Amino acid sequence: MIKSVRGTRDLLPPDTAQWNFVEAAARDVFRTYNFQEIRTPVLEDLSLFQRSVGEETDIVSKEMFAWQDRGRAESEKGQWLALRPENTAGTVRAYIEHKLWERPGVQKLFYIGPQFRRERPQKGRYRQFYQIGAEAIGPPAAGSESPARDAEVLEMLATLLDRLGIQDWTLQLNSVGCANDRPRYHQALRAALVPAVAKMCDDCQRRAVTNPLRVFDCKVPEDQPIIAKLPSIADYLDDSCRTHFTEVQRILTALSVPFVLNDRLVRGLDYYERTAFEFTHGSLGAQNAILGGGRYDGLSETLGGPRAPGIGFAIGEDRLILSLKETAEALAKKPDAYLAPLGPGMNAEAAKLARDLRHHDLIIELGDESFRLKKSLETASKIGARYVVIVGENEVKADAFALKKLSTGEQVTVPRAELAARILSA
RNA sequence: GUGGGAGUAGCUCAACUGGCAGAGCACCGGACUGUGGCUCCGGACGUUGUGGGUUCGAUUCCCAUCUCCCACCCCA
Repeated sequence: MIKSVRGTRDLLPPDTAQWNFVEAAARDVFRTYNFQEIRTPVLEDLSLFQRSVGEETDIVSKEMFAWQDRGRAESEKGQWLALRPENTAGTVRAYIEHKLWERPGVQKLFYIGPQFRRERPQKGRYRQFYQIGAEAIGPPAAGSESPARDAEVLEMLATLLDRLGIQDWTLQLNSVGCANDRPRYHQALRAALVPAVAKMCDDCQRRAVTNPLRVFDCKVPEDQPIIAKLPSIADYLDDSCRTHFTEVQRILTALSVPFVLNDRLVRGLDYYERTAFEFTHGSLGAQNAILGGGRYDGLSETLGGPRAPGIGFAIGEDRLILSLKETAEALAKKPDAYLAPLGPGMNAEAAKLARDLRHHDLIIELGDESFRLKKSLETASKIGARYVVIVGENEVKADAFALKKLSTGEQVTVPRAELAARILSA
């Protein structure tokens, strides 16, 4: 048997009802913040991710699906392609390619789609996974650099999570500084680690060399006192970064969006500057981040575009659904009525009636004239239909149909013209 | 990529130290030819993840491999 490949999966009904519920809520919330949809290719030039996400990040260095395409001639080699591991790079690429900075104001774009990372699968982690994300990007003169944009995006996310009925989320907020601050901070961090590192766990000893910021991810209790004394990025922010960060917090407070400052929050993509954030949820085990994002003021220039500061986020839709309260069963739509054609020639009559009822936006399932009535009723209640309409010779002659409500067993005869209204009313 | 756990019917799981692969739920049919849910009767259900090995005999023991789960790494 051929199975779905590792880390990928089929989403089946009724589970797909949850996905539609989440996506519809996201579209609806984004709409009121004037975000519009962008769809970028799943396939991009490999160098896009090398230059934006960063060569040294895990995502690019070991988690990408990438290969060299064939050239035009048989012998010729083609370009290096990659399945997108995230969608910010593609969005900014499109921003540059189509000169979206010529459009008025800040571009506010959202996307919903599959992303690909070649990681070891786990709960809440798949090789093909789905992100719902948004980016607010534009020329500085349009206000793209303003802390108001950061706050707007964060408040929008809080609104979406509340709308989805997801409680107990925590917004973790940090500023990771800009190109001015980071070298100074890294230096200080390394210096502080030198005397301490020998006493720390094996992982930390390795991290201290390869990526000192990752020391903050350590969960070993014995290391925590050491980690607590390490320098904070907050003390190394320059004036403009500090002012920006303070203002973001001030607006969030005015909006009553709760957040916790976490100066240990570091994000793994190279392009993040200044504001960095995560929304976490307790119910997810090790993969507790349901969404993450931040500001990327230099990304456009890195990719050869004009200065175009921006802020964005990506929601892990798979993880969001894991923390959803509504069950798939409850969200799935059930038929309003099951039509039971009874006897020869009744399929055509039932088909006509079904069409008319569907034009009233009713969900109709059709039986078959060969079924015994008992079987039709059985099937109707198994699939969760609210009503059964019996379409037999008597009914057609009288132009009035037996309408049975399955929950009560109550049955009445209803003229054809009143049938839709009758089903809609209850 | 590293360490650990698990794969048996559509689902949840049994099967003793190696001895005929089972149950519940679900599915299909009948009892009941135009009235479901309850009940009763019957039916179909399997390459025991896959491939090899040991054995008279393997779901069981061994090796390899695949997939999922947990943790790490990292991230959504």
